Amino acid sequence: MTDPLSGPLPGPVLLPLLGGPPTERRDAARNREALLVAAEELVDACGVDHVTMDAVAVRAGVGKGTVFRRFESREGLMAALLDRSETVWQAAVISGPPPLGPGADPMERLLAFGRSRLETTLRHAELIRAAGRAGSRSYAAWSFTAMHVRYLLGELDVRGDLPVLATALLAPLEVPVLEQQVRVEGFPVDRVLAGWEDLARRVVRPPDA
Amino acid sequence: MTDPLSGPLPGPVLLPLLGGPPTERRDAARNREALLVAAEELVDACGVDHVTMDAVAVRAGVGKGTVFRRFESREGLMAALLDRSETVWQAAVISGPPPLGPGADPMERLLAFGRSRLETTLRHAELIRAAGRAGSRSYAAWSFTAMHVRYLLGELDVRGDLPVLATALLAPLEVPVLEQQVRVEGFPVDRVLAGWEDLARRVVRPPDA
DNA sequence: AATAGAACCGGACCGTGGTCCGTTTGGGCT
DNA sequence: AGCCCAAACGGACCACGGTCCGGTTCTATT
Repeated sequence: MTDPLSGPLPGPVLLPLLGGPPTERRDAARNREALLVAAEELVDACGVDHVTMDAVAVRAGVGKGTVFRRFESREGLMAALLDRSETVWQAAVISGPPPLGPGADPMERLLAFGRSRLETTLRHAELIRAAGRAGSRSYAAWSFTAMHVRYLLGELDVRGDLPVLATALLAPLEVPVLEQQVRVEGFPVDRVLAGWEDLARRVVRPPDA
Repeated sequence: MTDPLSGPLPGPVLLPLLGGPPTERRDAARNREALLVAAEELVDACGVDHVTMDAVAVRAGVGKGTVFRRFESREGLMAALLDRSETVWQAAVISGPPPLGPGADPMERLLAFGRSRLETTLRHAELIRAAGRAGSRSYAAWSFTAMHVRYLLGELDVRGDLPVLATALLAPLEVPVLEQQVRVEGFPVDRVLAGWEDLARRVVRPPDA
């Protein structure tokens, strides 16, 4: 604990450098990280829905209560896990290379967005399902995608109720819909994607003047 | 039990009149019905997700094991409950009065379908959520709506991958999407509906010749 | 450095969904 | 009517998500 390397520092950094809730105690932060790591390991060892909260707690070396203190619920924990990848994906959209990131023309970006979102959703399907309406879905991730699509539609001079239209474009990329098509009906992913691109073009196409 | 009224009959009806699994024992049928009724009563007494399987069993006067034998799981029970209303709705679509039922022109039918589906989904949102992927969602109800929309799109001379396009039209009417817009974002139902109708028109509109 | 108090920790505890298996019941057959 | 077995029953039992509260550890203050 009295590590000579960190000793010279004037103790804890008092400055509330970046916002967030007042401060987080150091042990709390450590435990949060340990839990996240433990959960991640267990997830890709046993599969998402064979991971029990107890197991996560044990592997992280903390009590069960701690898990629930930090992440509210099982859904909350999964949502936290999800946020990690979601965040890097969002970064790619905001400032990554075209055509997903800025630089390409809006229609290209929209199509790239659809493809990327579809793949990402399918890859994390289990996790997303397990996260339920908590965390990511509840306004964090959803509202990001909605805003982005709405912006692109605006750039493309689409007329109409943009927020609602954007939602309509996002809806077919949700887990239950995708799984219905891919897992149950057995449609190839490419076919579903092509369908979505067709949809996008129909939505964007200007009204016959 | 030796009821004189049923006595005269030549015992049980041997003919496998209508298919289904071989036969269902009479007590089994009685219990199924009792459970359904009990569940229904409890649902609109306490609200869907305050209903426990134990409570249903007790109220129906059977053991818990029986509930699970008949309905697999909690989701299964809820799905069974859902199927009742879903069935009468399907009947309205197939053979009810226009514009929902046959008789009106396809575009009117499509718009009527959207409105009706949206209202129904919103009304049964809790139940649908509780039913999860079991029963109704898993192929029973979904495939019906998909087929219907696909048929209407065909009548409207829409070109493209009709099954996928139909799915895309259905997706914004799913519970999570609807709730996001109505409950979270606070959009009025009319606005969401108008947005869907706009979407439908954009999908149907023929490619600029 | 010592103190006070807030935040955190941990694991016993509870309710509910789901399983199991010994027992009962229904109904075709003789 | 009586027999027999498959099917159905029922409730004890288990696992897991979630809560609670007494004890511990950190941080701000003097």
